[in-house]
Amino acid sequence: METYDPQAIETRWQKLWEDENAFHTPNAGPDAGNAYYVLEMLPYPSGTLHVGQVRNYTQGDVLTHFHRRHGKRVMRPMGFDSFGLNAENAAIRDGGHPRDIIRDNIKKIRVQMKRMGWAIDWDREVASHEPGYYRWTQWLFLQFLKAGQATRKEAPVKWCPKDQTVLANEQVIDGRCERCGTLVEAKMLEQWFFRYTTYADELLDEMELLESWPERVLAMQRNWIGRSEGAELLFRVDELDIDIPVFTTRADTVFGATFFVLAPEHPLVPKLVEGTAEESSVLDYVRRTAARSFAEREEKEKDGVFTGRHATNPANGEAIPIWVADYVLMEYGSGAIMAVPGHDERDYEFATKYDLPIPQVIAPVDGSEPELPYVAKSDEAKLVNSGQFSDLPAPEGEKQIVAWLGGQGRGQSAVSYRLRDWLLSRQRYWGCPIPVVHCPSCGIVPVPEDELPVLLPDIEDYAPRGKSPLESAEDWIRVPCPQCGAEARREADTMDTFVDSSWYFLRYCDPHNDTAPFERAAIDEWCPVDQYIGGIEHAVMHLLYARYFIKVLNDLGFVGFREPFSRLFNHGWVDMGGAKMSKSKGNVVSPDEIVSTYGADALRLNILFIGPADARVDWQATGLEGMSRFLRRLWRVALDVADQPAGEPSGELARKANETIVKVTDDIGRRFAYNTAIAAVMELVNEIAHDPSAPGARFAVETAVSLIQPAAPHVAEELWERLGHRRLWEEPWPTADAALLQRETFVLVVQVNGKVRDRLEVPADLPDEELVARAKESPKVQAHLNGGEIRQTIVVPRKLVNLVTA
RNA sequence: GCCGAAGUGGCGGAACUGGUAGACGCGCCGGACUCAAAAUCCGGUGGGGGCAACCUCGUGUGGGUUCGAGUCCCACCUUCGGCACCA
Repeated sequence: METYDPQAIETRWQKLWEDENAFHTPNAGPDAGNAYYVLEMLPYPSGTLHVGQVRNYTQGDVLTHFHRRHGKRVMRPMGFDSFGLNAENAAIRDGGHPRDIIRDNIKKIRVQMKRMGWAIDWDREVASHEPGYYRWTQWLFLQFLKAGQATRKEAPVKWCPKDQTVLANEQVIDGRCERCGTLVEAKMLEQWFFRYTTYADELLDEMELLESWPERVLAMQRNWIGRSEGAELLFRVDELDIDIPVFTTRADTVFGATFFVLAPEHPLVPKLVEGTAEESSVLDYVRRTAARSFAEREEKEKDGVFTGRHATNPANGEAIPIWVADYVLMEYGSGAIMAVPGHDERDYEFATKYDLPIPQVIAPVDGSEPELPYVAKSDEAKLVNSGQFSDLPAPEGEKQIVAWLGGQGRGQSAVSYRLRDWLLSRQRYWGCPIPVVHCPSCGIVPVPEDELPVLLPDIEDYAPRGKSPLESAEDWIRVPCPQCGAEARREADTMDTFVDSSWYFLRYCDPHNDTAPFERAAIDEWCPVDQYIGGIEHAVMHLLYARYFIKVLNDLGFVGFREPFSRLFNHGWVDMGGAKMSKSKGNVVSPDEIVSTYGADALRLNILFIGPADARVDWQATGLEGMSRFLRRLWRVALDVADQPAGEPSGELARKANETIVKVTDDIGRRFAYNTAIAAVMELVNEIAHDPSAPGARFAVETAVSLIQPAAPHVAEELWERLGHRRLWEEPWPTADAALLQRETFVLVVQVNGKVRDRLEVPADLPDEELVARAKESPKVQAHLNGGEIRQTIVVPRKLVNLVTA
């Protein structure tokens, strides 16, 4: 018998699919129906693929085939997130140009992807570094600018000293740069931002529109947005005739506010201390704080300095000292707080250190004496020492105090968010140029849309220096102002690559359009994405940015939906040697040798079979042997039955095959349980292999081949052909025959007092009483009944009988 | 500290809605084929007891609900992930 030769088979079918453009799904208009959009997160083309990434795309591939064979017109595109620091740093390190590095990497990865046999529509390929793509990234930026969603402002920002660029908050993990792990520093800089805080409520509330997202992703996004309800109160500084707002969630404690604290970066600090005895010590403190990294600032003991100024507590009119302290953050709330040491742990710590008064204004209702700080805020706590509000429960007290202060124009309800605006500019070379011009007289002027793209110039030296390398591209940066014609300069910063990836899934719908980023009709046909697949690492970052982008585009009328990804599946990553497999950790396993040895089908099966699709798994090369063995067994039984007459479904094997259809369909279509789907097909094949000449064997083999096709498409296609058919990838998915699923008998489990004592094969249609009678007849059961009285009988139809004596 | 997920054989895991715990695979043990090996095939494989039929214990720990709990409830332990000076 001819042996299974994965290399020959895989090469043959891959060539045929490519020649036929088999997985291209052309646009058919928004009314064509049956559209289904399967999307995996845009890969970053660093080096070559490893088996961790193979997991992601193989899962998407199974779904692609599955839905195609259910009659859907499936779009399954691929592209590359090809701007970014990785290629740029590689180029600086090894010489060469990032463009060349990226081009080579993409080429290699494309070859690898084709060798895996993934059903990708290559006609839709995009790469974010190509002018044909980033022209539209720039165009979208201009729409955001027009709409007031892109803005330039000075703000406290995070700076990575190694990468020499600012970072968005989402790109700082534990105070370190998400890319390189360097401790980030605080800087006050003027930068470009997307005002996504204006969409904070929509980003929260419209989670309800999502059909199926993992709860943990939603939790992480909620956490990240960090909405908190409270009040804004105004504290007066009489000496300077100004009011300073604070945000608080504890307006009920305002009578206990005994000092006031400003963040060191607060813009009023210099004004407050100007010309006072404290001026130099305060400014010195501000400078020292600025020099610290965020992590350092967080770890050190709280400290601060008195400004010499006082504010008036709006509740009781007392003058309270104003301090500057680094435990108050400029980027949250208003950068100033009322300090209530009796009822806040941080304020308590600070007051203790500097010997400030710590009055109690909240007490337990039960009259007990709490230890301070007492932070309870519930109906179990009531106000004390709070004037006319004393004795009110804390939540009610809060309401009344806010209303009372509101009546004097000194307070109102307010909401604050942890979320900050998305800082999008980067002081680096390899990214999308921001299409604006700085004119000395007109200010910021957008580049006219018909002049896009602003091409990224070729420059010799793009090493990071803390300002954009494009600053030194003199020919490029000097440009007449589009408005007044005066000599002006281009914006030299480039965009965060997350801007590129916030709209790529729209471009896939209309990838060759050179008059617009996309036609509305193409978007309406395919979007939102039906099934998105990617790693959890983008829970906040890409997924939040893309949601924001779509909301803005929807408000501007460019798309007709609010949420880009209806269903999200987070595949688990692959560990190797105890750590997540990744290029940067140097623990990657390449698919190339595996494909050469075992074939792509065996690798695909192994990565699907290794564990639940959403769980982290350890890479196990030993499984490849098992998968290979399974494929050889399938191959053998298929050739065995190939000369049997056409596959009539009959006998026990046909029934088993039909059960397998039900199981696999549910496992893939509803549960994303590819591992158990494969196990079910293995079971079927094992059963056939026990007696390949049994009735229904050929039908069972054809079913097994058909069901394994989404996971192992090459061998399935080859065997399908050898079984006398053609083009399995276009064949409708098998449906189970209800009549064949009927069993004539079943195994009745008999329990005595809940313990299994016997198993009886009984006719399927026996009535309950008869089942009980048979159960009682069993000698094994009688031995355990031991003549005792049966007090209760439980019958689960077609499953079990439980006889209870106790 | 807060939020989320998870703890099942030697290993990866299965058991979906409370109803046969350990499917499927790896590994291991025994056997067939072979001069031998590989490949392949057959059988076995949670612990303890028994010649055996069987018995008994067993899903992180301790309780509970139930005829029946890996699954539900309460408390706890451990691991992983997220957030954390956010006022």
